[in-house]
Amino acid sequence: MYALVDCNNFFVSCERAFQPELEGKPVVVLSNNDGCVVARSNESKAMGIKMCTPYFRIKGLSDSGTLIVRSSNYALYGDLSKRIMSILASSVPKLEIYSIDEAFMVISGITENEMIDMSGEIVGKIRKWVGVPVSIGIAETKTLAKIANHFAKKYPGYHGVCSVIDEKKRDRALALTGIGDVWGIGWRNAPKLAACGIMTASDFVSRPEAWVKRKMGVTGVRTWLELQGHDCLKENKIEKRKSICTSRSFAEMTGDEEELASRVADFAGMCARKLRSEHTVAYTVGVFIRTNRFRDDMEQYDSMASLRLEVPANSTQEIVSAALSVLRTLYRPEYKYKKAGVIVSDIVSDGVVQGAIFGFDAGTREKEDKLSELMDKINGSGTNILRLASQRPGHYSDGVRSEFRSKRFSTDWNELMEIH
DNA sequence: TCTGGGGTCCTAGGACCC
DNA sequence: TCTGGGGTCCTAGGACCC
Repeated sequence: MYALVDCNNFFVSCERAFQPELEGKPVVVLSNNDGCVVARSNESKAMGIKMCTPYFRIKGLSDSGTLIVRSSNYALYGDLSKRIMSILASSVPKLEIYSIDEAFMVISGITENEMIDMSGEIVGKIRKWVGVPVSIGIAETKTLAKIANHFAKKYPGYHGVCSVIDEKKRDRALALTGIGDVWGIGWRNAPKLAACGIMTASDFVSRPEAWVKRKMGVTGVRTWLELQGHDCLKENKIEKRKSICTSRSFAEMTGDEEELASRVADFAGMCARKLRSEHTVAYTVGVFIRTNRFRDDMEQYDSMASLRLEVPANSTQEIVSAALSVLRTLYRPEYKYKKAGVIVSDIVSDGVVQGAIFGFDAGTREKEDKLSELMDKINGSGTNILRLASQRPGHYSDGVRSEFRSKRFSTDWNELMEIH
């Protein structure tokens, strides 16, 4: 059995946990740079505000006080997520964390009813201890658990827990689920399927496998099987991540190469820190820069290139210097850039790196490791007090708009005290 | 004027090999 | 002048997810 725990309107619920006055009001949370809507309360959904609506389209509602807007506050969301996940981890033998606000509990050896009871207790506990409402969907496969979760959220009668283990209930759920709401069927495939007369999950499973294969490839077949109770997504590799990306849009476009370089150096430095915190090193350092795709009146450019290191690295100096040399090959002075990013990939555990291969100086490496370690210690989380000359002072996210951010209530004592 | 960030997997096509 | 069949690896782009 899988039980999918999914936080309701997670970012909004985190804001409400420390600002109870937001309860019952229409609230949205914006993406980085205050770009567009990434989370909505039920009240703002009811107003017809869609996911990914750019802020400037709802600014009127915000200014008039009809809609409450918050910038995203990842320090807060990440911390509350950690608390929720630790409650879940202590409740079941096996937990697969899927995203910041979702996790699959993997359970065997108990009955469906016992599972439902246990889930109800977990919902209550998280609400009481963390202050965030969650819903739980129970089924034999992850795709079905998603559907069950959807019902648990949608109908208050379920009190946050819905199971579709029972075959009759499952069939009814499939008939009531629009094809576009099925996990794994994206917005591109949904209309294609609708054109073939497939409107619900139930219509989809009634098609033959060969037809699904032809229309949607192997991933479609997996979804088709999952909906019928065949567990195809069970492999839970708790591997290291395969790539790490740090990127930001800029509040202001820039055409200046040195400005761009200092930002790319920052992103590279952040990637290096993420690698070190996971005790991994990367072979490949990639950089991308792009213009503002919404400006039809301006020339567009979007380019990416990467460089493979002979010896995988995680020191700030090495990753930054690689990223900057890639940037030099990408940069074109005739454009104005809106976004840049660094992606490190071909990641391996740092234990496997041998010092002196390919004539690499082991002594140099050791010095760099020590320096990186020291930088991590001094810099703590996010700040850039000790940095390379090529990096900008301050935080790598500076120059990103965040006009409506709430306090870092649960992680920053100084910010919390400011409100008292 | 203002439009996010961070991931994974699959596929098609090119380069290269025998 | 003719120009197969089978394989691997890499990359770019598409699609999906949160």
